[in-house]
Amino acid sequence: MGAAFEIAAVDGLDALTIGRLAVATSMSKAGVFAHYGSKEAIQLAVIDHAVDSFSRRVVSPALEAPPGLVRIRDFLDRYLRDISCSDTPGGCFFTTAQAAYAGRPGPIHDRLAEVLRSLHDLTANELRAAVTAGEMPAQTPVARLAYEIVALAQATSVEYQFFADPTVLEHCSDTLKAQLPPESFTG
Amino acid sequence: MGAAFEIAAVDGLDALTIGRLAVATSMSKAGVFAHYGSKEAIQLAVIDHAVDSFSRRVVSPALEAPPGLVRIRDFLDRYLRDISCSDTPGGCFFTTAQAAYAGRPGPIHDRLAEVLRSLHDLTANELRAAVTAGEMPAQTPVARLAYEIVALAQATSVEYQFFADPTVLEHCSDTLKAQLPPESFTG
DNA sequence: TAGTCATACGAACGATCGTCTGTATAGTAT
DNA sequence: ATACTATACAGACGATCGTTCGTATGACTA
Repeated sequence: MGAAFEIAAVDGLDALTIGRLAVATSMSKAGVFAHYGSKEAIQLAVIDHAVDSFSRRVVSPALEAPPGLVRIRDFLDRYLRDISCSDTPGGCFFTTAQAAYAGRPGPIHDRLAEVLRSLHDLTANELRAAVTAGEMPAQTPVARLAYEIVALAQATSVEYQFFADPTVLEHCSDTLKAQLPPESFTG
Repeated sequence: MGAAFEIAAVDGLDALTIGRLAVATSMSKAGVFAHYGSKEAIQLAVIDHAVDSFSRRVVSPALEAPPGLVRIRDFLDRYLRDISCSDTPGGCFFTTAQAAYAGRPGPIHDRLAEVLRSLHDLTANELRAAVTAGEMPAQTPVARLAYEIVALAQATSVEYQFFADPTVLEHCSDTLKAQLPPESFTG
């Protein structure tokens, strides 16, 4: 499964071929196919694997921080560290997949939509908690700010993978500092 | 050529197959192939077509506005209108292609890098003009702000195509208003 | 020991991929 | 009228695609 994820992360979900996966796992095509029943099932399984991995590496650790600004800061720190980590090839898996399946309806699009929606919700909820806790002004446009933060983080993943330039990580981090109350954001 | 661009814009540069293109143009595979000599040449030609089209629809009109804030405002207005236009299927072509070729070196990556770099430069140069003209504070972090604006615009293209939700266009527009001096940005 | 079941295999299927060869047609220049 | 060039064609090539079929192996159960 890890092999399938690596192929999909680097070359895209479409490049995840049963033949390639068979070679990568030293199995026969028929053997790989029998495990899942269809190519689409493999792709969906890869998405689930990506969700588990992302939860374990980024979300769950951040949920140990107290709600509100501290948690969202911790979450973004981990996200930026994760997409630039050498053993996370291809950057943010969901961002790449989202772009690839933006105009293609179907089960894969639907599953990705769930994941990405929950990512937005997570961010918005934490911002809301920050507002209720008085960490941010009451008139904070939570939905818009959550959108802005997620958009910037996702774009940074693509930009960093494409240009291999760590400057974009600093730009992203600096911008987040400017958008969130700076005194509580460590970058 | 327009047919090739439409296929690539909706389903991605990889889905642009000589066979599909032959069917779309009612030509033979060999006839299509003879025009370009290789599949990669077709893909590169599609990128050039996209550059021309984008220049004609977005960049050139914006360049008629006076330099600085007015021009960058006009440019972003046109960009957002363009990616949400019904006869621009697939959203921003370069953003989709960038995500697809983020981890794949080669001529296509190089060509895309040129285009995207010039997009960043265009934005940064206009911000610099705004600063020199006194429209923005002298200590404006031009490079970072340019990065933020382009990242937000690109992410909005993907997000809008994926969720088909016009709310993201408003979020993007509102955020841009907040980032650029509001009194001179009409959204 | 015999039977059942999941697992993985080799081999092949029709389809499509990018590419190449050879040919027919149409237009232009001599 | 003849020669040349550009264009498009049909057809085939080896490779790979997703999928299916039949089979062999091993572990567990009766």
